[in-house]
Amino acid sequence: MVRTATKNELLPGTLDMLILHTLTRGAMHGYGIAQKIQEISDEVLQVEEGSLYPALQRLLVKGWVKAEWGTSENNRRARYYTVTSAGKKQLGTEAENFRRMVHAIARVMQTA
Amino acid sequence: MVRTATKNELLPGTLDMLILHTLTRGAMHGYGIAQKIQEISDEVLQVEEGSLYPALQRLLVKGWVKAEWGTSENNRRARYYTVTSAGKKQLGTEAENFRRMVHAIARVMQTA
DNA sequence: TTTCCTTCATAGATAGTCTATGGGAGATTA
DNA sequence: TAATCTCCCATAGACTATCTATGAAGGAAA
Repeated sequence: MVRTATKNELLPGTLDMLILHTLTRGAMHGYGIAQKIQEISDEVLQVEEGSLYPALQRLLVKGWVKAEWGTSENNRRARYYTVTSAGKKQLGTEAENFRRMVHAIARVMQTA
Repeated sequence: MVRTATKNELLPGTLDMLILHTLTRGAMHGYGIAQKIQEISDEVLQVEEGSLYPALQRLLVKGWVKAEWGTSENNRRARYYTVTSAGKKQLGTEAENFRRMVHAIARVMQTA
């Protein structure tokens, strides 16, 4: 298949952090997480399902979130995710590292 | 080969921008670019050679930089890179997009 | 004359995102 | 009541960018 230009809807490497942070508001299902991120970011960040579900799998495997099946507000079957305490710790580390990076990049970009 | 944890030395997707910006200071060789970025970022950003040279190849192919051989301050053969005007335009676009993204991520991360 | 540093470069592995696709099931509308 | 819509899950395959590892060549330094 031929691909044209890739229009990034996310900064690569930040999705796990965004998901973990979003889940600190409380348990949510995958679809809801994506919507929330999109909404709060004023539609700038778009979380595609093909990025979201693999990410949630990673987080499950690493023990940073846990999941259980339930029913959504719309009466549909949905899988609710929660951050574990290991996940909160991880979130702290990632957020801190992200700040460091952005700060460093800003230093490089603002020098004449 | 078994890999342990990957400690990111860069935010993925930002390397081209960093290189282009660094080159706006004037022509530099690859090794020098890496050193400069590392220095200005207070050693936070580390540009590995296996990331740097593929990146420079990309930029050459896209016409955002051009290169010519010369001799370094240390009397060694070196390839000097310069940003083209297309490269400057690209830099503007990428920098703007990066700001947008970081701003959006910040909004998500600071909400309680 | 051996070792170190500079400067180039490539190959292969890996991670993360995107496109594309599929399906089930409740809600809505015709 | 049939068709369609929307919600919600999920996977496969392609692609990009980075990292690890490695090599080579030549000048400098010990």
